[in-house]
Formats: sequence, C-alpha cells, structure tokens
Amino acid sequence: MTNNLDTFFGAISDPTRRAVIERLAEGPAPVSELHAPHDIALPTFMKHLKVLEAAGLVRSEKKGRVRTVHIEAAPLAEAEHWLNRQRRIWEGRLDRLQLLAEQLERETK
Amino acid sequence: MTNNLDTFFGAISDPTRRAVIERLAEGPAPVSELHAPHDIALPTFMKHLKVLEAAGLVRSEKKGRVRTVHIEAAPLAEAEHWLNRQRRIWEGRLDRLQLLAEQLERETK
DNA sequence: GAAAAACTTTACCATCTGGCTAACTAATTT
DNA sequence: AAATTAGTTAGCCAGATGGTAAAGTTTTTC
Repeated sequence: MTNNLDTFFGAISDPTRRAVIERLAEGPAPVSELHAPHDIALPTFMKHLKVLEAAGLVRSEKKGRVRTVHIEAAPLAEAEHWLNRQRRIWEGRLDRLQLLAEQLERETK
Repeated sequence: MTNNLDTFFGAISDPTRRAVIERLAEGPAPVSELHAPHDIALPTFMKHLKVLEAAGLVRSEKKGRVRTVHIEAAPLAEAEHWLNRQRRIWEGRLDRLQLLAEQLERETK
C-alpha cells in the first residue's frame, strides 16, 4: 500500500525540501539558484529535488546546461483533503464530547 | 532546524500510522484493539504509536494493564496552515500565468 | 580550442526506520 | 496460586535516507 500520501507527506517532512517548495512558489528557478541558500553539497541537494519530483510536487526541464525547476499544483489537493477530513471528524468528536460534558453538567446540577 | 512540521509530516507519511489516526478519529481505544487489524508484530506497532505520540498527534494513559490511546487536535492546524499557504501562493501563480497566456493570445491575434 | 559553468554519476558512509523474535513485568481471571 | 492477558524491554537485521568527495559530461563563454 505505497500510497501517494506516503510519498507526498514524506517529501514535505524535510525542511530543505519545504524550503525549496516555498522558494518555487515565487516562480521557477534553475538548480544552482535553488541550491545556493542551502549549505549542503550539490549532489545531496539534487537528491532532495529527485524526492520532490518523484512525489509529483515539482517538475523540471533541461535546456542547454541549465535545468529549470517549477512546482506542480496537483498533489496538494489530495493531501489537504485527508487533513481536512481528519480535522473535521475529530473536531466533530470534540464538539460531541463538549455537548456530553455540558449535558452531564446540567444533569448533576 | 528540526521543526514541528518535520515530525508531524513524518508521522503521517506512514500508512499504518495514518490508519491509526483514522481509527482514533472515531474514539479512543486500547493498544491491543488498535493493533488488531494490522498484520505486524506488537513491538513494531508500539514504535508507530511512539512516533505518533512524539509528534503530538496522540496521547495515551495506562490504567491497570491497559493503555488507552486518543487523538490530540492541536498540531493539525499548523500543518494545514502550511499547506494552505502554499496552495494559495501557487494557485495564485498559476492564475497569473493563465492571465499572461490569455494576454499573449489576445496580442498575437 | 581552452576554460568555466552547470549539472551528473559514482562510490562511499553513518544513522534512522520499520520490521522481527524472545524474554520479561504487571494486572486480571480462574 | 496458576494461568492468561496486555504491554514492555532488549537485541538484532535489512534497507532507506541524508550526507560526503571525486571524477565525468555537456554546454557556454572567452
């Protein structure tokens, strides 16, 4: 059961990768520019890019010697749906617990 | 920079752990009941619970020989904010790109 | 055509992760 | 008191992950 959600959440569980996403939200950029602010070796950084690409968060094209990277909107939706559903279910539960508590309150009064 | 988001997203990047969260959204349960549907050894399962607990997604209390586990609503909010912000930013970007495309369309007509 | 730039590939390493079995402790049940 | 139930602890393992350095490839640029 190697889900989309697995690779998606796995991809954004790393701070370097989240930083890349945040940067890319402002627009596409070549690898070297994306790499610059991070104090890690280039090949290490490329691995992070591959993880993001494998998770479908990012796509890239090479033109000449420059590879340009840009974000992909698609997979975010699914992840948000999961989180939303969970939050609704368990906030619902908390609400019901509160109602129960209030009811008990009234009964013991 | 070992962020909250790191451990949170890391925690929900595993299918077993997401399944536990989904189950717990219906109400608290003892470890053995949570374990039952998963075809893995108990100690392995306990590790998953520890990851969820360390990420603040879950809490548990032991009474007698039974440990009861329940979800914690708090950390979801932060994660959703991150995702929401990202989505807004880059959907915004996609919209702007579309406008640009339409403009070019008009100009070349 | 030589040098520089922008990646890529290769090979290696330590630590983390998810899995296991076996043995142990502490409560209930019978 | 003996057996059962419900977790816990300890120790091991294979593979993934995040990191490195060094050498190679393919454009550009000078």
